Amino acid sequence: MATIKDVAKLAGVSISTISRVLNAPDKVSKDKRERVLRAIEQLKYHPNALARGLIHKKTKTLGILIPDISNYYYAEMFRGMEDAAQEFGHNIIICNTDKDKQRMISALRSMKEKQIDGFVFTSEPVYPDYYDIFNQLGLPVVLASTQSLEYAIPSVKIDDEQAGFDAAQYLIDCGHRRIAMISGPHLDPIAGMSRLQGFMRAMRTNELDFDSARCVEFGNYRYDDGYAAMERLWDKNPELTAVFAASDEMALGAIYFLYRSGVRVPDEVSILGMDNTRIACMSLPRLTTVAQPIYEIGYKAVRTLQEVLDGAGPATLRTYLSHQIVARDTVKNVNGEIF
Amino acid sequence: MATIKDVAKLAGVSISTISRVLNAPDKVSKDKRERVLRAIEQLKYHPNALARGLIHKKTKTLGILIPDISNYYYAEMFRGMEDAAQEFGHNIIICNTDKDKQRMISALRSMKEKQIDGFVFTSEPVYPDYYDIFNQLGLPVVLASTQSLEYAIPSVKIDDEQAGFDAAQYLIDCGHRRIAMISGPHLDPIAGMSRLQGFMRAMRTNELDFDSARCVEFGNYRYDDGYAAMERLWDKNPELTAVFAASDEMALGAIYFLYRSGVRVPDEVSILGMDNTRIACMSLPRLTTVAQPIYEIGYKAVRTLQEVLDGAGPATLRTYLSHQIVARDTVKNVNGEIF
DNA sequence: CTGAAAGCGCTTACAG
DNA sequence: CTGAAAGCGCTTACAG
Repeated sequence: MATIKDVAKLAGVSISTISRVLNAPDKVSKDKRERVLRAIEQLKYHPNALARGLIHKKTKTLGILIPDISNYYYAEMFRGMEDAAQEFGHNIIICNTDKDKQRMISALRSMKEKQIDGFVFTSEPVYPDYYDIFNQLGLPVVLASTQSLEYAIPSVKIDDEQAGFDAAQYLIDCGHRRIAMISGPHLDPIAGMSRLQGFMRAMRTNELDFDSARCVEFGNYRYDDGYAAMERLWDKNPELTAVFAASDEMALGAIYFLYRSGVRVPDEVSILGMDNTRIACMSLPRLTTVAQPIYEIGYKAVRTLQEVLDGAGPATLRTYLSHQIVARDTVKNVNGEIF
Repeated sequence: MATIKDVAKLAGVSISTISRVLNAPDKVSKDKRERVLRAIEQLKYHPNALARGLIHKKTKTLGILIPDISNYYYAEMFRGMEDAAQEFGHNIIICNTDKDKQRMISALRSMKEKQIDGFVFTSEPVYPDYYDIFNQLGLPVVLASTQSLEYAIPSVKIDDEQAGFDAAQYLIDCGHRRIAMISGPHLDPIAGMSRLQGFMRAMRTNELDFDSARCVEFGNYRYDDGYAAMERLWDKNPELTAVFAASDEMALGAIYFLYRSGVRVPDEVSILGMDNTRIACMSLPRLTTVAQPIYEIGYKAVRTLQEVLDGAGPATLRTYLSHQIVARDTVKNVNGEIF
């Protein structure tokens, strides 16, 4: 492959001049500039970004840590990240962590060695030992779809507690009283416990009875988890009329359990999902769900990282994008009905 | 950040020695090795992969060009790629192209400058001008979910023509005679025309009447395309009993159109999808579909690229992984029924 | 406007 | 076993 020296030789100038036509063309006489451009074209010369990065200590490369890109939620969020990156001339190195600490550490080490300018960390809480690792790296970091109340790390997400509240309130407004929730895991303070807390706050605010032992089951956001959780829920509480699931996949799993049990959705039981991934409108009946601006979370997270890299610092430390309920066909309004 | 010089100073040795403990530890005396290791630890030293890459002319970084990662099919394929990469110590730079030539060119240029070792190109045919671009880059390339018969580029995919054939044969074996297809676009020779040709071959082989004007509609693999195509199909051909859609999403779109039209699936019309993305078993009724080993295609494509990089050359130029039909709930066996 | 030289952070013969 | 030196492909003052 041609290097700057080859171009210099062919064009009959010094390598400094080549560098100049690439970085500050108007500082070079028209005559030489054209000769150089021709030589570049002729040799198919591509400047070596490693050499450049070594000098500038910038690579225009960002790291992204994501639990699992084959998960629809992350796939869509990642698209937002990539678009933001591309728009501002950055490339992305991505790594799936499966929420595995070792995998994360080794990815981060290797990204660090490749001199990424900064990275986005997704969906997991920032545990103290994670914070230590981030610190030792000395790289700018932004959190997407997670946040830290303890540490001053910029983050972009929705208000999960409020989303849980709004979900319950929506079902209540639709006339439901015996409501259950399929929550995310206990160990997930962000999308798990916050939503459940918001949900319970709404029940309290509306002075509705809510026995969490009978009305809450847990799952890890996947379809099978939703199926199994609905099974347990139905087993101990067959008189409920509405269920809020903390992910669309779990909602669909719950629907499938009910379908197999001969329970009609939404006629007998209403199901409210969460996320509004594209499956929500591709399944049947089409899923009513609490929509997150997933793409925007990814986009905004990378934009925030870029603001930090520009030295301006992020406009706001903790950004909350707004959620909204998208009414489709799985929640029935039972106001006025007689039980 | 600490450099090799800082470590050398702290450990009281030359930078050569630092380099040796990192790359050939047994060539260094135990005494010095330990001192160096301690200094590395103390300074949180991370070697700079740019400098190393400059010398080795290898970066252990691979490029991936994909139309759209938020598409379920590619998300799953990409997961396979990333796993293969990680297993063999490679990192991945990914770029969404939206099948846009300019976007592809600029991504490739930037990946080339960052000295990727090779790249995987996905899903689009290798047009002659693409081939020229690949050639000028001088980088190893492997095709995933596409292939080239004109050029000797390694590729990994299923046999799409045969998949189309098997799809039709399956419906025929289930007793269907008046069968239609929702195909991919005319402009897509790989997943579009090949599957249609295989489909038509099966109809011919079985001596079934097949008027392509009445029995084929086209769409771009998305849900809405499937809905619209089914609408056109139903409009001109309401006596059909089975439809093969060239993607799961189009199949689901078709089902939704039929549902809205009061046509029962599979009792009145059977639907056969293609891909077996995870939505196939998350929708209701659960979709019968021609399964592609999507993850494996991605995994194998990167493995093949790594074989090329190892200098061995790919074991086989054109790899075909096998598809299989997964029977679920949207295709009805009508053998023995009276029409 | 232009070129020679130093330097970015490493690796790798080469001598000892 | 160890270190000094050259070199990977660039950029950037510095002189002219």
